[in-house]
Amino acid sequence: MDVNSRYARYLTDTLERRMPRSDQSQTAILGALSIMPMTGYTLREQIRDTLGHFWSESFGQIYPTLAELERQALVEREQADGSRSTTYRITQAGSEQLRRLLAQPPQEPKPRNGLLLRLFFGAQLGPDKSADLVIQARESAERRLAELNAARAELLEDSRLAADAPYVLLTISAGEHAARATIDWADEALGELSRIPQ
Amino acid sequence: MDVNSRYARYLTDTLERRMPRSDQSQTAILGALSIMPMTGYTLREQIRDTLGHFWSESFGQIYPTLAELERQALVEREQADGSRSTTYRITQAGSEQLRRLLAQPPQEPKPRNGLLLRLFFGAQLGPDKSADLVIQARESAERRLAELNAARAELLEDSRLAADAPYVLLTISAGEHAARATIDWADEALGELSRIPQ
DNA sequence: CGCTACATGTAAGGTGTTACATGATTCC
DNA sequence: GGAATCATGTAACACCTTACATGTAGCG
Repeated sequence: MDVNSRYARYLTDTLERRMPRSDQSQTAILGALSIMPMTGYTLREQIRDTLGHFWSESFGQIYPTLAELERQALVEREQADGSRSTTYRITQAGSEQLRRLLAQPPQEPKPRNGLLLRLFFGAQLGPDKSADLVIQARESAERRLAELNAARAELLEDSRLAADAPYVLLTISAGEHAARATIDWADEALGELSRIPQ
Repeated sequence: MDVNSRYARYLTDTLERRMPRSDQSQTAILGALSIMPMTGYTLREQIRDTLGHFWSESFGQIYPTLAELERQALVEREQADGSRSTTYRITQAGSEQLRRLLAQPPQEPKPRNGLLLRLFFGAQLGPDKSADLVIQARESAERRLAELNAARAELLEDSRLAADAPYVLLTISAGEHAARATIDWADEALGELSRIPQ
């Protein structure tokens, strides 16, 4: 093996491996910045508060991803007026990359539904404790329904999101359908469980 | 001291929020072994085929977890009759541990719904491509509905699962409710998207 | 002055998958 | 004898969270 191929291997092994931020974090961050420029801190708050029902990002994802996006010139720093915080803005290339990423088929994580796992083995747990699990899921769905209702009201007041509102409403509606399905299922399930002896 | 009080606040903010160690893989494996003894290979097949709609485990999880469970005497090897494969059986202590694990509140993974992430920023993508995403989700839900139907029929024929059937049916029903909710939502969403100009 | 919110980042660790390596058994 | 399936395991890697460290800004 000659020196050059050794060096090439070194590059791919160490340098390029260092920034393997996932496409989906890039999508979320570029998407948020397509609505308005933000700092990393605000980015996390916005993602938590507006995408929170179906998405999450932590600081440990956001800052390295922002650095990588900046390196690729997909975002840039806004001129700071003596401010110490760094506000990022999406670039033209970033907008194009965002549209490319959005068009890619969604990659869902491997399913891991702790409630259904427990219920599947409910015979080991007994009907009463199984029912407790279902009741908790129902309550959680009720809370989500209320939160989604509040989110809808808030959305319709926020003029910055006017262009996005029709699409955002679709995501809120998806959450509501899912929550109502959980509630209906829970009511049926509780009926079934009450019929299991002991 | 102010430094200390700040640190104390930091500790209470973070430590109280800390979650118990997951080990949901242990739950799935002990649960499967509570139905019948199996090899690691079969374990993975069974989990894929019967819990597949809401759970997944890979070999890279199963074998190390089995070794750990054996170390804790929660499972044991069945006497091999000249066979080279290792069949594991749950022990008494394992059954008790399983019931403890099942009673713990389910820990759901952080939400990461790629479809809704894309739809939220659908204004960047346009109504047509957004509709494509919704159509794919709808088709996927239709397929899931058919699979769940088949799973129900199979369940009712399998006498080994008789004791578990009522609980397993609850998990199948949960999948059906969720799938139908997706289909209903998709139809509504497609109507909305068709009304967005450009 | 002290509290809360704003802000940036990294190190360590947890959790899981994928790709590989290896071989036995079964069936045609 | 070759293919498919059964079987076991590990190393590398991908991804993400949590804990930690360290401030500044604004406000009552």
